[in-house]
Amino acid sequence: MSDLLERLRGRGWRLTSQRRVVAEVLDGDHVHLTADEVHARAAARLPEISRATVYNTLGELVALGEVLEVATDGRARRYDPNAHRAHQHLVCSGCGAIRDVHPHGDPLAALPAAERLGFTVTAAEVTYRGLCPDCRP
Amino acid sequence: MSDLLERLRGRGWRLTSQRRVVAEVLDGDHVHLTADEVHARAAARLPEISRATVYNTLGELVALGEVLEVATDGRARRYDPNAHRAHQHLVCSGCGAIRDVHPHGDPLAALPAAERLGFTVTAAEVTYRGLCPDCRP
DNA sequence: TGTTGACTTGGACAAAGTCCAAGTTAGGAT
DNA sequence: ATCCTAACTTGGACTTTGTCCAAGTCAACA
Repeated sequence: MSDLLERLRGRGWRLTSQRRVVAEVLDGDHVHLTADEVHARAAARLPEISRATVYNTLGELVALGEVLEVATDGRARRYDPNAHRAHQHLVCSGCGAIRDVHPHGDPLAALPAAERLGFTVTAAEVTYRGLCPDCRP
Repeated sequence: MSDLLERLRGRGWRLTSQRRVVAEVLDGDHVHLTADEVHARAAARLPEISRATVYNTLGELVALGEVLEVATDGRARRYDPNAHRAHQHLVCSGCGAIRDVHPHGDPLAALPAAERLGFTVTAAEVTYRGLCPDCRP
């Protein structure tokens, strides 16, 4: 994630302690935190960080293409730092756990031209749903 | 949609004017209204209907499997009455328009067992994104 | 080590959804 | 027909999630 910070500095970002902490919190695999969760974890390291700054920073990271916004449930948006490797999400209907998965083939290919209704289609997001081993009856 | 009301009555639903109006508002193809939109349209016919009742009724319809909840953006949930024919969604990144589409093949088939991480996977929701003819530059 | 524009802050506000006590009513029982 | 009652609806308070802004702070360049 430190290479991320360098990349952003190269793009003219001012490297503040707040942004550094937010980037650090988002490091790792299978990370899909809500903005409030990011704020809580960031505040553990930098107590005076404000919610507004977390929202601002997440929005900027998304706009720069460094973080993905995922809407797996109609509730809070979640932020996924794994923006540079194509993947989809597998969500447990019991506990809400979210894992990154890699289906084979390009999901876009399944949509025939006749079904595209004149749209220029550029992306496909897939959410697989089921029960994780811990939630299975 | 009147057959829906009959089906629900058979399941022990009390058929109130509020529920009737909500079901009527949700009739049609490519309908993906938010709860507030449903409330506004229902209130046009039945002015005293409350937001709480709309939320209750939508929740019940979803629990009964008669309506789908879709989360295509991180904002309000949308309600899709087309629950009995498998389909996916195509969303315009410009204006937010949502259309029902029918990719070929079963999206579930693209996820190999090794990628299922021990989950029992039962569904796949696909959101295609792009620009509709009106929003294309 | 000063300066300055970019960044951060806290709080007010807005949007989306939940919950509850009190009032109303659909539909079976009489 | 009309009564009864559990089921349903209501309005409002409350929570969660997200946005906006004026005032204060600070990173990075000179």
